[in-house]
Amino acid sequence: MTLSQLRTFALVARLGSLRAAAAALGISEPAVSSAVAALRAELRDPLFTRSPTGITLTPGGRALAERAGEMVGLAEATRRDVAHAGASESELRVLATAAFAEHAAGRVFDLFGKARSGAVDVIVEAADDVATLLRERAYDIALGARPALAASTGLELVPFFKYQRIMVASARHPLAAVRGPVPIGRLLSVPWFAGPGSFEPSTEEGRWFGRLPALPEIVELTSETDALAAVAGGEGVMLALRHVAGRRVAEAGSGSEGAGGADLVRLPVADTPITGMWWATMLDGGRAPAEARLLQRFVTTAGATAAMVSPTGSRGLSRRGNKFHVALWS
Amino acid sequence: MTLSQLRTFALVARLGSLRAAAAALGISEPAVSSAVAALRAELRDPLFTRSPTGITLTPGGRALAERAGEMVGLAEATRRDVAHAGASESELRVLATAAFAEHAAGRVFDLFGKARSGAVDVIVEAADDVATLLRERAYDIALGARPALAASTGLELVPFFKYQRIMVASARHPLAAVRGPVPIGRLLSVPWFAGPGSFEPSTEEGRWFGRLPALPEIVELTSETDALAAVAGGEGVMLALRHVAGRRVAEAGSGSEGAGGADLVRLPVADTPITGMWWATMLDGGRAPAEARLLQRFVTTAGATAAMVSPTGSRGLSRRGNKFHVALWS
DNA sequence: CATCGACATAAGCGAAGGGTTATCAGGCTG
DNA sequence: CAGCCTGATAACCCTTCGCTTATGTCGATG
Repeated sequence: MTLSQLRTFALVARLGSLRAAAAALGISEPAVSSAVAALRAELRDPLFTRSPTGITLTPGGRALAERAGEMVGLAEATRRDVAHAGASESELRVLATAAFAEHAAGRVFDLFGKARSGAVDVIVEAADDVATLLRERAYDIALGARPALAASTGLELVPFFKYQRIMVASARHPLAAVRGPVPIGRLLSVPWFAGPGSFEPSTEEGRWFGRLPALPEIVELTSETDALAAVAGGEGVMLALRHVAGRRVAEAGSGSEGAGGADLVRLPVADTPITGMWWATMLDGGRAPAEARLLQRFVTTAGATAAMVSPTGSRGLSRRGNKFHVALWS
Repeated sequence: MTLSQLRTFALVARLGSLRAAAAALGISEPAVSSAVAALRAELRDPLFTRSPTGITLTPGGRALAERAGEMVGLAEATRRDVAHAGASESELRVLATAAFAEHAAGRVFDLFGKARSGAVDVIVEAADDVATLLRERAYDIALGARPALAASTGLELVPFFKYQRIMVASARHPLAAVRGPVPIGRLLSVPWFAGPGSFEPSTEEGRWFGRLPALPEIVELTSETDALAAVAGGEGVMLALRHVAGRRVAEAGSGSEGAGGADLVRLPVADTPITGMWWATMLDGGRAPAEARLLQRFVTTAGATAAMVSPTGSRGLSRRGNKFHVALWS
């Protein structure tokens, strides 16, 4: 039982195919097959059987697949631990949902870096299957939407920020003139602007979206800021964060359109505002690194909350492709 | 970084010596040295340095030592998981302090086996350094004295039984005739009988013992039952479990000696009865096997408590050397 | 029936892993 | 200073790992 064999098997189990695993690893298919054969012989378990639809794991194979990823992750965490032991700075790998990364990450991590004595490197990435990534220690902590309850055994979840989303449109948009609640039918007939990953079913707005009677046309831009700008140009509607859009928004149908320089209006839509929560999630029971625990405590402080709602821009957050890299200093 | 290398390094770190580790593994010393050298090269860390008194770990070495045992244990737990996956019975490795093993284990596990649908194999052993053994998954659950608080991160502790210890002597013993509290000086001048490991500092009675002004002569027999028999023979005193000795005990100095067939008396000693607690300890956060969690819940039930105080003898508990092997069926 | 897609097996090869014995290098200790 | 204990190195061996290419087997599909 080698770490390399376990890594290979974990990939096979995840992809459900030897060929696919071989392709992903950039090696030939017999290499994968022989790694699996070695595990089979050592554990005296076929691990999986060929079936019409790919492969199906035996009970033993399922047990091994669960553990394999964990062991490989532990090995890599150990490498990092040894490398950083004794050094004052450490690296913290943070997983964040898109909205948190865009609107809060910069200021929060800037403040976190100032509060810490040692330097902290924070890498923010977007990804799915948060629970698995945490369990396999690919990341130390996740900030944003709550992972599915079923997947959260072994994880510690702490809520740290309550947000609301409201439907907004340009003050000049036809829908802004509607008196009273906006009919869902009319709302669904105009394009909806959004940032990346806005309607993930793990979020409250995602579940709200799933309950709609029909799907509108979604225009997904690269950020919610861009989406809000497009909406301000009169091109459609958007489900915006209330504390972000708030300063530019007047209530529609209240006779105060255009007052105070507001260029956006809130559309009164049924079941809005949508209230959601951001959670800090990490391994439980002393398995999370100390820095992750510090960050988890930090985001629940009043100072961090104030930073998240503050209107001033991000600092120290540079965006590269689909990743945000935050270099913090103290 | 191989599991074998990690196993070797963990042993070196624990024993503080390459030679000792080599002897323990039954291999030559250069074999150990080269395993360590491989880790050194791969992790780019000296891991330890030679010092006048054996070796001293570097920060990186300390980090590795912590993880190494965990990884090896996880690997072996995985082997067991795969072997038992799909089978209805599973094996549960239980660590127990001597007093629990002698007075409660048999009946508790007997009852636990009956309550379970599948068969359960339980192996009870005595050992020290409970926290490490649990963390490295050498055992699934520990029943008895509470591990030191400092060592309990990552562990889940649940109290399940409150016991008391009282000082007893034969009704014919000279100390039984003393009126009022027994002077500590006189108590210390007679032999104290005890079972194995009776004064472990992790137990409440151990701490009480540590606070005594001087040490009495301790006669450690192979079981508390034997010790109690010796005391009944008039040979000395003993700190006995109240619910075990209770039926044979009259209160000394109360004028009721010999009443009701009691052949033992309780000596009124300062700070007695000593009240202690048995704890069920296991890995926290979903890392403990399901069977361990079931047992942890089971021991806190009223039925389990009733079995522990019941006067009827053990069942299904066969003692072999220093180990108890309990084969349970349903 | 022929073919194709996907896993298994065989043969072979270089590189580590894991072990040995023999020898060297330092720091205590008598 | 001589010995001694302990770890590091060297030289060597054999096994296993991890990879390749070539070929076999089996079921689904046209």
